[in-house]
Amino acid sequence: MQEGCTVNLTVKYIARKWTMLILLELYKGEGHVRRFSELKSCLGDITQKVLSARLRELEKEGLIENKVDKTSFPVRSEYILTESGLEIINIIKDMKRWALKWKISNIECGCQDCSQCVL
Amino acid sequence: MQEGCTVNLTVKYIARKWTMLILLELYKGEGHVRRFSELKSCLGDITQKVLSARLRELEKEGLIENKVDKTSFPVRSEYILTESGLEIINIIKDMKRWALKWKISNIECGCQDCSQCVL
DNA sequence: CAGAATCCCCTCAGATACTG
DNA sequence: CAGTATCTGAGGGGATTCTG
Repeated sequence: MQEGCTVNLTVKYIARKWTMLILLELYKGEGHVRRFSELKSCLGDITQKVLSARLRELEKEGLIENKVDKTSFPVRSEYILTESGLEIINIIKDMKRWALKWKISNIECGCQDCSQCVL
Repeated sequence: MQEGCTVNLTVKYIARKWTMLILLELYKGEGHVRRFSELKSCLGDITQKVLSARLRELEKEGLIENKVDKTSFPVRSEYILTESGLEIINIIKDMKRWALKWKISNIECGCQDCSQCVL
């Protein structure tokens, strides 16, 4: 396969397990910010290893930024969506709309699955 | 992880290797139709096993249809985008636009990678 | 609190060979 | 032409443990 292929390149940024849910959680945060532990508890079953790995990837790819305050104790670490991260949220929303139209009768509200709020 | 989660469910339909390229190839075909061998040669390095597997998945998920003419010899088999398959093309296009804006200076035209034609 | 390090398992893509 | 069957290797996700 052509390694540099545009569409495949793109999907690599968001297709891995948990990545889109992480982006949505950041989006829902005030100012699009969330702490490590907030993400951990919001996402339920995710393990620390995987959450950490996904955050590093997203940071490296420029979709999020990590701001660390080492003066406080315990260390305060926050993650925030960048411009490009914010724009990819629209694609994720479109995916949800597509799924709701074609695939899913629907599930009750409460998390990312509500049909009322397209988020 | 919540198995029924909307966004994850959606991405499963298109995130696997080759799937989006297959959909784009069908989209580019006249009437959004392509034969097995056409896909095989368009996609270059894909193996028959993987192409076959992706097509079965897409068929099962209702994104494409398979029309077989057994009266002809050799058997003539065509794949065509369904309505839902056609609509997901827009999401793939948006992904490409995103990638071109944020990630890729660009590669010369010729395949799925041209910035002139957003396809 | 915010991770890094290890180990295990299991899926998936690729290669190869075969069939109607 | 249009696939199926089988084997293999690499990598990703999960569980657990440890650290500043």
